[in-house]
Amino acid sequence: MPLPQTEIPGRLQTQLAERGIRMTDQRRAILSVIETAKKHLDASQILRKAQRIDASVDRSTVYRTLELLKRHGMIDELDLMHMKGEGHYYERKLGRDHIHMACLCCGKISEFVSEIFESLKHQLEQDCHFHILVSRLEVGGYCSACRR
Amino acid sequence: MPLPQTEIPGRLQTQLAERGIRMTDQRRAILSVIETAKKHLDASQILRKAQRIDASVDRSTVYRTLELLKRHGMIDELDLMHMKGEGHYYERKLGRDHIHMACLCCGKISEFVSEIFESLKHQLEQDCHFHILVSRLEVGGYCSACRR
DNA sequence: TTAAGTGCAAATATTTTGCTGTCAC
DNA sequence: GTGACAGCAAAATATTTGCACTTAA
Repeated sequence: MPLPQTEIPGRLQTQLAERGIRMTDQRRAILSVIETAKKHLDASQILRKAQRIDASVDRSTVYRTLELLKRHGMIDELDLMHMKGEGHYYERKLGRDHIHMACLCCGKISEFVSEIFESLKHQLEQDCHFHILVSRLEVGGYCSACRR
Repeated sequence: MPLPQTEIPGRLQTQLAERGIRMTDQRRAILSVIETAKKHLDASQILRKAQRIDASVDRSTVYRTLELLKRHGMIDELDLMHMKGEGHYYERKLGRDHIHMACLCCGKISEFVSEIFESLKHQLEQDCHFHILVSRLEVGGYCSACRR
C-alpha cells in the first residue's frame, strides 16, 4: 500500500531548513524516524529507533526536538486515551486533521477523516471567535471487531 | 449514541451506592470536592481540597478514587492541551459532552456544546461501527480576547 | 466476618533542566 | 568565531504499587 501522503509537504528536514533552523546529525536521525514511522510512536520508541541511526542521540535531545517540531506545528501530540501509561504519541502533521479512535478492548487505533469535523471546527471559530491552532479529537470505545 | 440514563444524575455518592460500591469518609471527601468544583481540578488540587474536609486522605486514595470514577464513567479526564505540566484535569460527567478550548495566550479554558459534535460522533459510530464510550475534543488557539 | 479500602513508603514513568563541552553556519 | 545544540546527570513532576492495618457492610 502506498503512503497516504497526498499533500507532499516536503521532508521535515527541508521544512526546518526553510525556517533557518540548524540541522544536526541527531536531529536528522530523529526526523527520519518520525517521517518513516508506520505507527504512532512515543518518546522512548523514537529514542530507540533514532539511536539505531545515530547511537549518540540522547533522550533529552528527543524531547527537545519534539518540542521544536510541536512549536512549529510540524507534528501533533496524541494521548490515545492513555491506554498504556501516561506518555504521549507523536505523528507528523500532514494535510488534514483526523480523529483517533482507540479500542479499549483490543487496543487498535483507527483514524477517521470527516467533513463534519471540519464543519465543527469552523463553527467553533465562528461562534466563539476562537482561532484554532491545534485540535485533537480522540474517542475510546469498542471497535467493530470487539463490540458485541 | 445512547442517551444518558438520567438528565439529573443525583449525587456521586448516590450513584456509587446504587452500584453497590463501598463508601468511606475519604471517598466522601473526594466526591464532594469533585461535585462542588467551580473549575477543572488536577489530582493535587483535589487532594489538597479533600484534605481540608478529611485530613487523612492520601494522594494514592485520590488516584485510586479517580480511577474508580473514570471506570464507571462518572468523570472525564482532560488534558487541556497540557498547558501547564503533564498532569490531568477532572470534571464530573453530566448530560452532554462539550468541547474544551484552551487559549494558548491567556490560558483561559472555555467550553462549547455543539449539535454538530453530536452528529460527528453519530457519524463515526455509524461509518466505523465503533461504539463510543468516551470522547474528548480539545482545541488550542487564541480566544476572542487574545486574537489579533 | 471478611473482602474491599486505606496510609505509607518506595518504585515507576515521563519530562525537564543545569552545566559544560561541541559543532553548524 | 559564536550562538545554538549536544550529552550527561540529576531534578522535577506525575502516577502506581506492595504491604500491613483498618473498616464498611
